[in-house]
Amino acid sequence: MIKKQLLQSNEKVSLGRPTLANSKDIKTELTKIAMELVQTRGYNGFSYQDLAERLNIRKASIHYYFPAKEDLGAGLMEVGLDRVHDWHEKLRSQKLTPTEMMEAYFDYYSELSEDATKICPCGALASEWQNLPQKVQEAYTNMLNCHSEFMESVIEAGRQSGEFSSKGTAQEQAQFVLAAIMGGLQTSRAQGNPALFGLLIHQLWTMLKK
Amino acid sequence: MIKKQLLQSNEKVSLGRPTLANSKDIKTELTKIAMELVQTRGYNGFSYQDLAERLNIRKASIHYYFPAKEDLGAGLMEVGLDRVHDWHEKLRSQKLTPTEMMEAYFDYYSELSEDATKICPCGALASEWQNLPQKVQEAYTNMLNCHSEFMESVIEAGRQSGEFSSKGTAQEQAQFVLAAIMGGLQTSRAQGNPALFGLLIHQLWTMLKK
DNA sequence: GTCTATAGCGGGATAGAC
DNA sequence: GTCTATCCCGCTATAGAC
Repeated sequence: MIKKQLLQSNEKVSLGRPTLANSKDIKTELTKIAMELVQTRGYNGFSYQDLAERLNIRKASIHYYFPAKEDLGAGLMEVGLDRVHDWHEKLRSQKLTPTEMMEAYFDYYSELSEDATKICPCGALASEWQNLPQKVQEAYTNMLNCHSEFMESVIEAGRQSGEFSSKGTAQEQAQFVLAAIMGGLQTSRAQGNPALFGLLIHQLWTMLKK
Repeated sequence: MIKKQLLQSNEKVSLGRPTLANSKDIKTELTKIAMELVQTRGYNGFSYQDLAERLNIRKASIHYYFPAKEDLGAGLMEVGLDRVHDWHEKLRSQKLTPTEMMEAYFDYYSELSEDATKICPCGALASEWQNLPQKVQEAYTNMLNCHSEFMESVIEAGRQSGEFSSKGTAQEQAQFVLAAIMGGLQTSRAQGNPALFGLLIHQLWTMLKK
């Protein structure tokens, strides 16, 4: 305990106050770090204490922003949903072809896979799903559905443009692509071999492309 | 607390002793229930107390069989590996065709998906992977590798027999099939729709079959 | 808005009687 | 081999000073 206190005071910047006391948005910072922790350790795998240490504040202060941990969890999923939603809007506004949109998806997750410590937010909560507070479950499902719907629309568009193969329904393929990405991030992390995710993406293309 | 104690005494059978005191193998029973709990709640989502209540014994007694929780976790993965290994042996000894072996795999996981509370043991530990004690990680990886190797051999055989398509390498396809199954169980549980897993299997066949 | 202090619980684990 | 009793820890959460 003494050790920790020393460590903290060493880490402080020259001002006597925590680095982030001046930040406009500690809540944003909390969200960011919490998301990282969720992706590396899962929902039950991190505590307010972990967050407090990373931000150099006391854990009681976090309750000011997120009264209960389920508020934080649901908040994370809502931020995730917004981000996914905005991303989809951006891809659409760029008038990308279905192939390019799919590439954007694959690129994003390939990059994630290279950090062999993280998985995607959906996968991160998946195995604990049954334990999650209801608020978190609901927000989680919303985010997952958002991915599903977008993916299905991209695949549908790719079929109409003749870029994608029409084997199986678009819904089937969408379900499939998302499950493979989610599972692939998990298996490649556990096998300590990010390259395995690359193989998986390659195979996904083989399936999708005409 | 008083409530719980009353409940426990009500649940006891007519003998003054716990139901399972006569069982030849409480360790087996513990393993079985723990596996269920892992598949529904994840490794950090259940406690010795949960096990104790299910078996109507005290939690201290569990430490006799599994001194620390990591022994239990690693034990579960080892049992899982043995089971998987025996299953593979059985499939091989039956001289099944690659298609039939793949069917056996898909049938097993389809059945699992119908119980909308459980996922597969691999998926259950995947999101908590970074928090798992080293012993558990190692046993987990062994089990995962066992699946990979078998799946790759089945796919390879199916190519040679002309049953399966040769798009991509066998390793790629194997990685892919397993990731899709793992992820698919998770997404269909979270979306509360076991039928989605059926769609995914259908799509897997579409991809594999010539 | 951040802190100290603390409540209250439940977790894993151990000692020692039986 | 199972129990009671207990320890110690870390967690979420709250109260109240500043």
